[in-house]
Amino acid sequence: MSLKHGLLGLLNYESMTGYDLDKEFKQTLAYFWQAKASQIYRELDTMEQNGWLTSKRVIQEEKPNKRVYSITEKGKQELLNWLSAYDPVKNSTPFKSAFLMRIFFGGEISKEKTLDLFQALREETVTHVQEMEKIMALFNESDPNIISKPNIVKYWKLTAMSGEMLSRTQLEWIDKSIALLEEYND
Amino acid sequence: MSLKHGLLGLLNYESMTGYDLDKEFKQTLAYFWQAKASQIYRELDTMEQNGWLTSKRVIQEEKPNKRVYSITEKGKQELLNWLSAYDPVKNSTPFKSAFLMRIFFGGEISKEKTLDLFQALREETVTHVQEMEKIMALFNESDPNIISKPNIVKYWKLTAMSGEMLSRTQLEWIDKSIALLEEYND
DNA sequence: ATTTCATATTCAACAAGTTCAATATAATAT
DNA sequence: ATATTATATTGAACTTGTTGAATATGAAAT
Repeated sequence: MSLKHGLLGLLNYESMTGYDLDKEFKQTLAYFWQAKASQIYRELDTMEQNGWLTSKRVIQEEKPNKRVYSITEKGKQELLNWLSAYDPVKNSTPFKSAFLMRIFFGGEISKEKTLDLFQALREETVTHVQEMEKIMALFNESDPNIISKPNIVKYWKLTAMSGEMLSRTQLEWIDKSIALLEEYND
Repeated sequence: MSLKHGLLGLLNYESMTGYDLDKEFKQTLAYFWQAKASQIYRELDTMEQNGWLTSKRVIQEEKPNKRVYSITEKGKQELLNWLSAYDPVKNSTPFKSAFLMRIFFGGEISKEKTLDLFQALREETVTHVQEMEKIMALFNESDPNIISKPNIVKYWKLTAMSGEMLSRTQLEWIDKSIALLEEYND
């Protein structure tokens, strides 16, 4: 359900095409939500049918024609309701990790193979920490890409802080795990 | 893809029914993977068709009859391949959070409403930290429910450690965010 | 000249996951 | 007596998300 509301949130800042929304998602929301372009276009279609959006075809000469989506009053209401109506049971996103699943059953393969998995994740996590730093830097720029209301950017920074803290903890866990595994004499 | 491998992993410890697997998931793997009973039964069916499992109907008198699943040689091979073949790009589970999505767009609602969201998440997170402690306690028991090979339990503890560390960090982030929000004068 | 990149969207098949209800038995608790 | 809990499974409709290809245009780079 959140992809729809993420799109509503961005379109509430300003009208955009599916292509723009795809880019915005990759730039700013990618840390906590991802979607393929094909899914975004499909959702936009559904949302327009719901009356949350209207769209206009814009003819371009130097580039392919495009369809610009705008949020409606109904869409704004939907967004505001969703933003404040948090139900822990119904609305939380379940945490899933195929990596932890592999580690859970790590006793079935050699210690060396498990260490290889941890090393691969470590590299990925280091990259992720750097990406979070980039996002934080983007939010700290004086003139951010979408809009520059300082009040709005404050909230963006809270989410980036979550990403930074969690990825740093993830790295700590990896290093502790590697150290513990190396101690084991199996 | 991981639900199938989680089921394989548990059936590799011992043969079980779908009902047992559902309970095991809730007890031990729930922190990093969740599945509805109906999905588990459907996956078991598919896995049997793949030749990863065999099943036997067991007639009971005091309880309803049941179907006990056992892992095959082919299933064991599939499990071992999956456990060591980690591809960061293809096999990592994307992190998604509807909560962070709400906070990202928090500038659209009042500070008070956002603080309410944080308080609700705080309570949930405190419960989650306690649940992780319970899981760790279960793994520390001398005679765990499924199997008591010490080598296996070591890996279980690594995953529980991840849960403990991440949920503690989550709590830290919530408290920092609440403090920051209360400072804001908007 | 040709490839690659950026723009811009659509579609179809598939896989994964949720919701919810239905069915059935027996023990236990109020 | 009645309700609840635990055992045990099935099925259908629906939503969500992935994969991958197809189409089209123009600019920039090699």
